[in-house]
Amino acid sequence: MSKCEQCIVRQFSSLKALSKDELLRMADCKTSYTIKKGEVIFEEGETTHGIYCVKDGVCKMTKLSANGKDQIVKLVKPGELLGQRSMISEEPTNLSAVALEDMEVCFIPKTEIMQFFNQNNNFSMNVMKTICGDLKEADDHMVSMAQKSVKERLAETLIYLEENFGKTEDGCLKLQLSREELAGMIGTATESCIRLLSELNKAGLIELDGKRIKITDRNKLRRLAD
Amino acid sequence: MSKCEQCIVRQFSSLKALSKDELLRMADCKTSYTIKKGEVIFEEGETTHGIYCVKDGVCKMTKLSANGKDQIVKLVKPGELLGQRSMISEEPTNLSAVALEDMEVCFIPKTEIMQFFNQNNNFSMNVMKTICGDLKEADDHMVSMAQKSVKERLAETLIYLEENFGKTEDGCLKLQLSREELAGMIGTATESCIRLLSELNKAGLIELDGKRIKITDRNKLRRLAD
DNA sequence: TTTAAAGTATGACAAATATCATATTTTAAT
DNA sequence: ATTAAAATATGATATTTGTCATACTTTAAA
Repeated sequence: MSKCEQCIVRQFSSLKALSKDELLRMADCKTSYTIKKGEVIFEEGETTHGIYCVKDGVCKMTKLSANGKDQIVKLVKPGELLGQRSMISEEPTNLSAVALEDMEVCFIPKTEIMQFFNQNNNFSMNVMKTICGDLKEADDHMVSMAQKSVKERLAETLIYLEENFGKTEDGCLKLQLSREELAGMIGTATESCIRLLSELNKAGLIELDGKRIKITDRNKLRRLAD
Repeated sequence: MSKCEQCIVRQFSSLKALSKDELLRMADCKTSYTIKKGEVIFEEGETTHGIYCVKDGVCKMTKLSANGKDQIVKLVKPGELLGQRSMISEEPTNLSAVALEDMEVCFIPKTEIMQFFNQNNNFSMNVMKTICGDLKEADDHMVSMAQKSVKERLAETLIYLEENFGKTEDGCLKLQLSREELAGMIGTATESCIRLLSELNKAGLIELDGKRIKITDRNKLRRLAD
């Protein structure tokens, strides 16, 4: 069992407010998991009894829509916490979490987190701020979905992916999503997504090499995204 | 200055967790406002220094999109709190709040709320749960925007308006929105919204009488909304 | 290594939605 | 009560997006 005290990703989440003592206690009751790419961490409708701290790897949070398509609501990266919302609301999750890469996560049981809430006001405020940030993003995202065209949303998403998940040495997006997943992020049909990628490619804003995507004219792409 | 202790709407918000003492303190430092229909409570980008408790009347939370249209992100009714997110995040608001009816609201300064956070864990948990609820709604709403057709969203919205804001004795939606506002809720052009309302009218699912809308076949409408 | 399956790409077409024009009705100001 | 402005309604048309068909390419399993 590894020590939470020495875990780097802790610095990036609400957990940074925990004291040495609290970290020791947490290390004692946490469970570490390795999750393979494509595996499910939890599924829409499940009741979670704690939260997951993402140590390594990226996962997608999805919701199955009435027409059978998976909408990707959010991507979660190392340092972030998973499942806070449903734990706090004491409701089943409204989203599924699926690994996009091999992952390492730690599960911290609800009882423990609740004790932190009671003892450590700093921690509570951090969690609250994180959720408020998520809410702001969700609202903004909603407005994009409602008011922007598919092409604008695609441009926006490509820039988001580069800014938040970086690029390889040769300038391609580090996080490789399938066309279907990319379509699921921008909320469109897979074919439409593919077609618009081709269009951006022909217009010289991006370059395509199989699954690999490289942004070649960031300014034009950003202007397109509004 | 009216007493918070005796205010009925308190029961419906996080404020229900406050003690008699805390309520007395709050009554002392709060400011009551009367806001006329159409007036702005706060505007996107403003920094708020507290939260508003809605005592009477409904308001819309909107965000101006890049194409110049106002998207209605959320409606807020009596008993709910306004501006919590931005106060907690310590960021300017991302949404404007505009009265849809004459309103009565009380402003409670941030310093006071922060004391409650520190003293009263129950209150903190209530606020957290409220924000988590908002987050869930925002996610669900986002998926609707991304995956449903305009007609489905219109049907969904009409049902939402009836369920959450009630109907008059003659069965019409109590909350009267302009076509433009309704379009702003479902994220479409005003003309498209009007056209689809006519279509639902002709199909016998609703009845139109000027601004007044009456749902006549709830089941069909609900099936349409998915 | 071969082969089936999955993923990517593109055309043809249909459906949904936006935009522009214009008429009608309602609302509010004088 | 009259009138201008705003809101509602509807047609014509353009644009966007989805769907279905099919071909090509990559991936992974046998």
